[in-house]
Amino acid sequence: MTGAVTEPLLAWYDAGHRDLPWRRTRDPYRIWLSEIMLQQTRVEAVIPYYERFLSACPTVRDLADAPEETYLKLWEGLGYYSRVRNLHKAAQVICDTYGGQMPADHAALLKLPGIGDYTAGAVASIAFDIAEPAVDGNVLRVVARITGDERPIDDAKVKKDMRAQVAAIIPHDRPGAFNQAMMELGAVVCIPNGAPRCGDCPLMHLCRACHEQTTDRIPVRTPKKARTVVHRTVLLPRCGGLVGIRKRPDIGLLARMWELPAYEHPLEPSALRDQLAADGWKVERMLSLRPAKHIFTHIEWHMTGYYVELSEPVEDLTWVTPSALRGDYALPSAFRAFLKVIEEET
DNA sequence: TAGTCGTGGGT
DNA sequence: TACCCAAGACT
Repeated sequence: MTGAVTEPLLAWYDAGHRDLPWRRTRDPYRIWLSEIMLQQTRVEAVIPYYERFLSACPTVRDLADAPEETYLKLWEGLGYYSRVRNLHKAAQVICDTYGGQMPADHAALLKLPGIGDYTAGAVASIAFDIAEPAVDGNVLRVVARITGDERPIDDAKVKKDMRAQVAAIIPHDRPGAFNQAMMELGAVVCIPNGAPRCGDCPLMHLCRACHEQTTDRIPVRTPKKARTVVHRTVLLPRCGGLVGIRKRPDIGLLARMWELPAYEHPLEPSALRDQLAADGWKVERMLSLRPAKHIFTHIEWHMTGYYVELSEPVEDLTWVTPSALRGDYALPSAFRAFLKVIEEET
């Protein structure tokens, strides 16, 4: 990377960029929250969550004091739920250790749960004008293309090297604007999958991939492993107008989220009846629901659903009204297809 | 270091 | 349909 990128990049950014909610504040808490939400998540998906979260928890202390069910519900549907659990832990550390103020220090930020290399640099530079790089997927793509680097950008050594290249040229008078400009360029001009808009790029004149017409194969990524398919039998238990749900385990996939009860294997209706009877369920009637699929990063759930009407509730489930389920229980999107049945009732 | 951890929109 | 992958962190 050459320092020649800085001036045209900042001029381009200053001439116009997206008006995003977290760009209208200097509150370190708000900037931090936005960065956590934006991890592996699109801007359009984040905006409504960001606004709602801040309405409920306007300060670090509000977040530190919030109960788990509150912040999980605020994150419902956004995914990667460990982010909000770490956010909450970090808020408590900030209140206990830093008097409720985010530390204006890169190393201190890096120690907080959920804050890694990228987020520490982003918060330090954007909220506190500290000259640290914030190297996300956008920046890796921009650097790889400008320098014509064909090494895989998901390799830790390559990331470290590119971070060092950015660190060497980051302007100490405007580090936050520089980092955001790099990401903005990656998001709206130097885009992945298809055609980058090189004609609109302020760095075209010094971009090696553009010059050599290799933007279609840079950046390089290592191939990903195929997903594991899990066939699940998901139940929609009903009893006297209530729905039976349960809490997932403390660790692993969708940890501590609510879910519809399920078996981790496929079951035909007759086998399911036997299984439910063995589990002590008094089944009044049973209806097959349309199969549904949910794709996670490394797992696919292929789900067969059953509506199960019980004559008396089973004790190991939590029985709630449909409206309480909607309003008070954090249920992942994976179950949405089966919940539509309840919505259609009312 | 490679696997784990969600979701949705685009192609 | 299948695949890509987005302002990553943690183990």
